[in-house]
Amino acid sequence: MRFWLVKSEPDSFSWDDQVALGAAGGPWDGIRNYQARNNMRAMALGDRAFFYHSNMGKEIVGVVEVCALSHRDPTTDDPRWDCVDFRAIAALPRSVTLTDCKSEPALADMALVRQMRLSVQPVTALEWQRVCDIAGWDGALNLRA
DNA sequence: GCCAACGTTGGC
DNA sequence: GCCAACGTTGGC
Repeated sequence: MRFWLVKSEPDSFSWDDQVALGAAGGPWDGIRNYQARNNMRAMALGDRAFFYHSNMGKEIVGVVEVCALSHRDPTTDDPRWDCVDFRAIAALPRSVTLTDCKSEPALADMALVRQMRLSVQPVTALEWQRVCDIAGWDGALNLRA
């Protein structure tokens, strides 16, 4: 089980949009960056990711789960671009802002802080736990079962 | 809306 | 394979 963070501008695809897709989820398409694509290729079924609202909000608002492995991006004919599918797991009780991450020493090295423009990025287990703690979400504990 | 960071493209 | 020009992301 590995952890990730994905960014979306709520104007184009918001957390509510993700929730509306239900348990079937949907493709995380439109990614046109090699590093982001490679991260998606490295994902396994059941891996979890924070859902981050860029631009408006600038905060982590929910948790999604990989429900389909990397496959061709349906929004382009260009064979270079792949995507995984995500389904919503839970909205965080409290969202965690970019400012929160910058000011929390344990989170200051997150890719979210250090690599501003990467839209699909890895999160360490420690970072994952810390964000869940700040968010007041105990779902992370279930992972150990 | 501005602009810094940085990824991509294309000429050489 | 270098690097200048260009385009995009995303915080502010």
